[in-house]
Amino acid sequence: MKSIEPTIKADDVAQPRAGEKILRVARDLFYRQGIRAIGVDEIVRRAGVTKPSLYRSFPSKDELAASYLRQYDLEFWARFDAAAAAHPGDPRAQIAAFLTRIGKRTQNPDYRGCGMTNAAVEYPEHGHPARVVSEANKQELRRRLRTMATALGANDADTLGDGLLLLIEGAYISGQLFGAGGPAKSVARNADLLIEASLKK
Amino acid sequence: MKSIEPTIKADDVAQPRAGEKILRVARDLFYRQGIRAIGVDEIVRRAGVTKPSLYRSFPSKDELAASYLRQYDLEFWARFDAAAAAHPGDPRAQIAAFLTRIGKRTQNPDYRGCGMTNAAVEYPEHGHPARVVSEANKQELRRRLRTMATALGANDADTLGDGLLLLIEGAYISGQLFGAGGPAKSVARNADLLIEASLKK
DNA sequence: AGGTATACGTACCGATCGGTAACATTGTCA
DNA sequence: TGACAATGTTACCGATCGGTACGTATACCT
Repeated sequence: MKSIEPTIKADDVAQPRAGEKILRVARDLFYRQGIRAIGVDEIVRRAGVTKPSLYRSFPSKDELAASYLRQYDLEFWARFDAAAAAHPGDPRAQIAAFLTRIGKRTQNPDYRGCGMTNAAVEYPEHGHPARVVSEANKQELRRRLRTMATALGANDADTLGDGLLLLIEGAYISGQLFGAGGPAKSVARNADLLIEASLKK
Repeated sequence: MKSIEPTIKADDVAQPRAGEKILRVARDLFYRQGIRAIGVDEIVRRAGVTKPSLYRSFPSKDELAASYLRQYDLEFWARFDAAAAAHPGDPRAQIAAFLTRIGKRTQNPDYRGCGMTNAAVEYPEHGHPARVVSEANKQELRRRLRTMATALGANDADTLGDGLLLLIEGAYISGQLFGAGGPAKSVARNADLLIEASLKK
């Protein structure tokens, strides 16, 4: 029998599908300028497609924003897992690696913080598609940080995990508020101090 | 000669001026739902005035947002100074008082974070009237925290001051992200751990 | 009483918002 | 060749956006 092949052939290097182009542009604009600040007209214009194409690929702008965040979520955990994989079995080094990288990224002049965090600020109403993705991401981050704090042998693992989360969120925000030279560059150092204090007997 | 009296007599308890009503309503709506999410029509409707009244009192919506933040700034420093005044000469207790109060406020179910921080997220472009107010507030907060860290006798006062700022910003954000029971409730405890670690010889 | 300044309301502006209907065009595969 | 799926084209929708021209009411002072 004949195998059912995908519509796009592997050796086909032709232009990506409209939906992909849209998501790619939307991701860039949403992150840099905010979701509410960008209209669908600008997205389709910069993507070189037309508005009906957007609404064939995404049911609404809100769902497009949610798709952007779902992609952001994947990339976020890829970075997180990469930091962890660099120091297997050493949660303290894993955290240091992850936070050092965050601290470096915040020094980038056009750093705009965490797309998840920003989306939650833009959409405070519960149940909004974008916020749902954002909240799930943060809940999972909290869970993992608490798990790592437990593995560290902290006196109060939940408090330490939450403290690390506060430092991370603070770095996201102050990174975009202060720009280079801001408080976010000390996030890894402060996290290490906090860990140290949490291990005292 | 006759003294020039203000137009409003002191014993006049009549309805507040349109500008005041507008700012009062705008403050509430901007904080709870975000600045971009609220249109000027809704503001004037809820304030019981008309649109021209808004534009007689404020040159633009952006300037109205800046006015909202300037008022927010005053109230913020009032809270900050109150916490400091409660423990004169004891910066550690001052910080603990301020952060304990933040931690409590974040547990309020309709907590929406820091209006300054939220505005900066909504308006990433430099020079925007709202962002200008927000950035000035944060710069001053950073300065004061570093000063307090110095007074504490920290090994590295700038790092500790910045660490406290990260925890505070993290509390603002996670307070609105997680709601009650979130990481923000541990902000005072984590700050104290961080201070402890920064005083070690 | 009349002048004058202040405060406010009615009605409107062009632009943009998110979203859609109807139809033409393209490329791919059977 | 002929069917199909994907995309483009054009034009449009009602609602809302931030902002304004212009007339009216009120209150105080002379």
